[in-house]
Amino acid sequence: MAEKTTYSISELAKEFDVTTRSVRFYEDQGLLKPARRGQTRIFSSKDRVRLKLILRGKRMGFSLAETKELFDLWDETLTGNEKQLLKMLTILDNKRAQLEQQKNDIAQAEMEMDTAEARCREALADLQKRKRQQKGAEKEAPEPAEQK
Amino acid sequence: MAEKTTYSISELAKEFDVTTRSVRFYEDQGLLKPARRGQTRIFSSKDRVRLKLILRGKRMGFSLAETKELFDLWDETLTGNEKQLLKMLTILDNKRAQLEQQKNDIAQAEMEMDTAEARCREALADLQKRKRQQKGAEKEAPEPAEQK
DNA sequence: AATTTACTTTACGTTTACGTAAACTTTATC
DNA sequence: GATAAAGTTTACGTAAACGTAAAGTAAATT
Repeated sequence: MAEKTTYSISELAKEFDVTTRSVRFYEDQGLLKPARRGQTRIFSSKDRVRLKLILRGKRMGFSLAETKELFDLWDETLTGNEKQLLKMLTILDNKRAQLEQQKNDIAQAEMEMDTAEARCREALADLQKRKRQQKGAEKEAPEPAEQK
Repeated sequence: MAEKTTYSISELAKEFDVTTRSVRFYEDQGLLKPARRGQTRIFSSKDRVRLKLILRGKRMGFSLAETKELFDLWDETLTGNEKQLLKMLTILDNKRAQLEQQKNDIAQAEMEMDTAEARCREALADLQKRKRQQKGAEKEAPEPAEQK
């Protein structure tokens, strides 16, 4: 038994660096379904996984609604009628296309950042050069008399 | 002269499949700065590039404010004082880290989609199998008499 | 001249993803 | 048993990114 199986709301919040408010909100929107002991929420490791997926989804630009759709779909898929399964397969295909697009976007962004960085470094080198040149000039004519 | 140099709002909107409302909103937020002929906006190819960047940013989960920050910073950088240049370099570094995170996220997502797809296909194969078995059974005992 | 078409500003409405405060209960600690 | 700590619900507030009229202008077409 290496894995902890239940978590409090603040444990999860701390682990993933979100507020408890957010966690409750995700439950409200049907993305998490913690058990209860009285009023208190008790999160399972499944909930934990889902929270992780929610946050990754957000980083990838997915809305909560989109993520919920996927969760729901996957749950339905597990009940396993043929139509659901086929639907899931096509949706997986679509998501894959989305990921491809994102990979392209990232690659583009990286290239542009490369050229941006290069330009920055060039500009910096230029500045350094001018500084050195000025220092040389100062030796020829020291103290270039301030303008009053 | 291969490149068109000016665009109307609806040309851009159509090309990038956004509403004119969005384009005006981006201007409002300081992300685009089209020239004017009287009241009418005239977009340059620089504006076009920026719009492309805005939309890519959105796909990558950047807010308009974040994108604007980058635009502004880059503009300042072009004026080229040393502090700005160094700041830009560190920001580029941060963005690179963000992209790395996103690449990880995407890789994870792809793996999970692989296993998801596998499970789907397994489940489907299972269903097919049962269908065949049922057909076989029908031959042994045809018309399994409906329950009234 | 009248109409259509594209564009404009102004402004209120909407959805998403929480923040924040208030008032209350439950659980742990001294 | 008082008090602090963590949890709860309810509810109003907010920023972002537009949607959606409403009402007007300007240019091109019939």
